Amino acid sequence: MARLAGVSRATVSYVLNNTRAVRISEPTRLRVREAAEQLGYVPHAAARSLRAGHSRTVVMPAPAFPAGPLYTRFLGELQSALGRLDYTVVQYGGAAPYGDDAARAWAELRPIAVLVPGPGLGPGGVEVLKRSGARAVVTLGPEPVEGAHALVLDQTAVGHAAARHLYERGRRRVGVVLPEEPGLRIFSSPRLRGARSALRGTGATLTELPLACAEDAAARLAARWDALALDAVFAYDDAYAMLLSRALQDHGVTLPGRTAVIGADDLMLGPLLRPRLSTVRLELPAGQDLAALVDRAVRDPGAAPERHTVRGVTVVHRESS
Amino acid sequence: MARLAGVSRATVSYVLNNTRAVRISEPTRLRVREAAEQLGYVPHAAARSLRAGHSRTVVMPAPAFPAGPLYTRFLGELQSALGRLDYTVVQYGGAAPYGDDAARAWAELRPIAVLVPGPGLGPGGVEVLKRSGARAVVTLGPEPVEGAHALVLDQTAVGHAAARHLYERGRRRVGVVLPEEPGLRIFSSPRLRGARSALRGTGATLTELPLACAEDAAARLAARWDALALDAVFAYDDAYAMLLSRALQDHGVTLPGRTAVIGADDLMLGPLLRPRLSTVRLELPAGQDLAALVDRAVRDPGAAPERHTVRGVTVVHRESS
DNA sequence: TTGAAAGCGCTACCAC
DNA sequence: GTGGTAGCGCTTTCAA
Repeated sequence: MARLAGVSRATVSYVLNNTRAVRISEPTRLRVREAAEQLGYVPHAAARSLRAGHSRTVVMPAPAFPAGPLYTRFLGELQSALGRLDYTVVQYGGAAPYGDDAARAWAELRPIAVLVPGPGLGPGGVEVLKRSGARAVVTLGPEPVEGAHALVLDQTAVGHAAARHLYERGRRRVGVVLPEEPGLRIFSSPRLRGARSALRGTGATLTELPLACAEDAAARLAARWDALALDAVFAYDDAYAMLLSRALQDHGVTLPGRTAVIGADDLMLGPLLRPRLSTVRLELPAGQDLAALVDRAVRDPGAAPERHTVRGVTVVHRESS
Repeated sequence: MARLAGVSRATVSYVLNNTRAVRISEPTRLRVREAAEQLGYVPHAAARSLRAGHSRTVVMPAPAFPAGPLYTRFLGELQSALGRLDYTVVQYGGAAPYGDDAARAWAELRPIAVLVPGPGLGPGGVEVLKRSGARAVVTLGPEPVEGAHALVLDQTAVGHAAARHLYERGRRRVGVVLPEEPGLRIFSSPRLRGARSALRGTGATLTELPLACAEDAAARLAARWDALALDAVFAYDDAYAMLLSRALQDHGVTLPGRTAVIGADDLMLGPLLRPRLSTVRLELPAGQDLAALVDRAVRDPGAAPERHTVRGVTVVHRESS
């Protein structure tokens, strides 16, 4: 490459990086650019970051479960915002199981920042990452982690708003769906806690309703509906709400007449159901905001971990409640 | 690290990589392991691949749009299969726009293989990647790309099966929904072509129905339904099918009595609709199979590009058709 | 059985 | 303005 342009490797580096401290003549620049084009030259990221002592790579684990469209959009925004701040965002996929092993795997890439949604990172993992040179570790989920910045998505607020809404609509016997999928526990149990706290001291009752994400499970639950005598149900999220609504309607339960239903996360399908599904939406921050947090943390790695709690919720009242 | 264990850096490398060509005494191994543990030592992937001249990183672009659960599961399978084959899978997210610029950005990571779903990679991009040392470039989508291996998902087969199914059920005036989202064109236009070819020469008519993914757009389309006088509609996919079904039912059109509806991609919501939604599912290969293709291509980079076409489809006949 | 040293591709410092 | 060169962390060959 340097040979083809008839200059030294250093000059090539100067030209391609537009190094301003050094002034290169226009003809030389041109020759270098042409040679690069012709050879299809692409710089070697590994060599560059080895030399620089750091990369501008932000690592996130690739989501393991199909995420909702809301979250997907948030992720997309976040990535392009980080891109605009000149970070390279990389989702680490593959066999790496969650836990401190995963942290070690991420650390091998020497990322400048690590962004972990959900659980799956303990204080040990944070320590490993920081020692490997990560200047910012940000968790994103229901629980903060020792030593890391956190965007805490307060799922109790979702449960609280849902239960409160049902109570205000005059309902007194409230069921709360608990998905049996173990991966959802981290979300469902704070939602349950929130619902419980909203009803505490009101005289209304709360009934836990474990439910697998399958039609027959929903049908079995619906079959017990008379015995349960619930006049309202918070269905964990809109998908479960749809599942359960369907089963209840097939079972002859009128919605919202006999039982009010409310979901969460404002999925696209809510307004398409009949009755249109009421839902609770947690106000995710804009991707830009989280990107800005990351950038701030990178610039000032010494600062105390920021902890932002998102507990703003919107109840979208449609017809089912 | 080497200092703490009182050995040379070479010895450390031997121990941590279990290099079999060299025999290290047990006490030394132990000392090294302990020091590594204590320091939280994590190898430096960039340095390693710089030295080795190649990495075992497989790069894919991060999906820009919310993907269906079917595809998400496929992706997850693929990633863990590649992980088991000892590749590191990395989804490249961020500002990198599609096109040859994206290929250059990926090439900076010097991946051993690149996997690109959808369009967004031209022959030029393939060339860049190969020159940068990628031993396998695999595209995954409706169209193969010059010079790259391809898993061709033949979307025409989906449209063909849907239209044929409707025809066999006695329908003669078939509408085909075309999403207005530009990102879906690569899927919708071959689906349309397939439907057209299934009806060619049968005397049945085909009507194109452009539709935005919004309730009011669907309502407007439903309002024209009498004039259109269609007795069947292939709704592009299950989500659009749900949207349109809802609008038609609100408009008093009985399903499937007056109009049969069929979707595609067998989304989870299909069986929850009333009538239960018929759908067409493209038989994606198992993630393992694609992982195996990648591995084969990496081991034998000289081989001619493989081109596998997936055109196996299943019509899931429920109640809406 | 262990250590010394070269060199992967790149950038930054210094000499010309 | 441009070129020489050291050195980032690692693996591997060769010598001790």
